[in-house]
Amino acid sequence: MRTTRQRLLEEGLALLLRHGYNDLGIQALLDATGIPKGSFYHHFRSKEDFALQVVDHYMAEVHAGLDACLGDRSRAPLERVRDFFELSREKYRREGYMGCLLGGLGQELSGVSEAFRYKIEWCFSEIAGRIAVSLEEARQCGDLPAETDVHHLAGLLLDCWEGAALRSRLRRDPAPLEAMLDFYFRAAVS
Amino acid sequence: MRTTRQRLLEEGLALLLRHGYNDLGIQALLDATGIPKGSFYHHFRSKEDFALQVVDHYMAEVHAGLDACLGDRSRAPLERVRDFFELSREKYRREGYMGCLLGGLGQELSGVSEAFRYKIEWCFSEIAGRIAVSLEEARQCGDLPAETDVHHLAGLLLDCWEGAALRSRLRRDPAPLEAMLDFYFRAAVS
DNA sequence: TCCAGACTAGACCGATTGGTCTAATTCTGT
DNA sequence: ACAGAATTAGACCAATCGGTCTAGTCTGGA
Repeated sequence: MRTTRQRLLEEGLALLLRHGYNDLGIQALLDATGIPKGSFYHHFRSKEDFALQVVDHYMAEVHAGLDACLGDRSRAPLERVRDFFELSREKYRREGYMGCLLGGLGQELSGVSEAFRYKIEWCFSEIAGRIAVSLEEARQCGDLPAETDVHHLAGLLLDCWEGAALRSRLRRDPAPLEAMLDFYFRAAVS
Repeated sequence: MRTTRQRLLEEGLALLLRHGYNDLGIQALLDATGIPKGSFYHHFRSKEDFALQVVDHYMAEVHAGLDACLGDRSRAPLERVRDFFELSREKYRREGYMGCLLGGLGQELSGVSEAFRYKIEWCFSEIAGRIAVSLEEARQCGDLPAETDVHHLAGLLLDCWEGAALRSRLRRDPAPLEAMLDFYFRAAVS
């Protein structure tokens, strides 16, 4: 059974992705779900608490994608990493090229909310950490130069990806994402 | 003489950079400047009109930076391009690593406002266009491979920069910006 | 059967929002 | 000096904001 809480998180994810935090009113979320206000404040302490939990919900999806792609032993380590971003690009497309929730909320809120700033930075470093594991595998295989700093390279990939995701959102177009991946993987191996 | 209009645009730039659009109330801007509401609505049709003009104000600064860096004939074309981004990094530092206004407003508003989406995409393409000119010079010099697509490469640089700027904002740290530039310029020439 | 706790339901609250309006004041050209 | 335009000044407005409160409903265990 899809609980009230889950429905709020799911619809909240979609609405936060499009509207951002401050442009999303509680009432709009309630109207979209048909859930009354009392239920919302039963399940969540505040709007901020809610949005932070939506980020957790989003991160669960990200980790599922990482599990699926990075765990595929039939493909070379670098291919697995690229697979994850191709998967993300497909997800963005399905959502109308709204980009990444972490990038959106990070940009909007990191200037005024330390809670969100730390949270989202932590999410990024967690994703980068998992990518670094695959990059290290690639290094061991000789697919990356032996002197490669894989954590550095993973952070770089994520940062550039977020920039390309913003451009993709502005243009409603996947081209910047694809271009960035081509450039990165050509450059990283040499 | 620094006019009321100019003071609103200048203070508005600083406040929008930190707070974003929706978290910035007109009243907060008026309190910060000591300017009454009547003056604001005399000079600007609406909050949206104001923010769009702040973007213009910001772009004037960007163009001034581009003029200063890209016009320096004493340096190689690729060095001039890098100079511009180093200059931007210094500006970000002075502002407390709040990143780029275009990235911030682009992320926050491109999901809900076509006006901002088109405006900011246009700003990006304009900056990329100017960078492409210097890249083309570099290509002519042989500093870039002859087959380089300079417009493609300029867009890529800007996109990755914006991503690094977000990370820099999250971490209050210039390292992601520097790392991205090192990676890019090493990769682009080969 | 009945009770306790989880949950739903929505009226209601003070504060704040973007925006309007009119009166007062300052500036500018003659 | 004076007229008229530009600008300042801030009270005021309806709408919306996030959040509270209480009453009612549902559900599982004793």
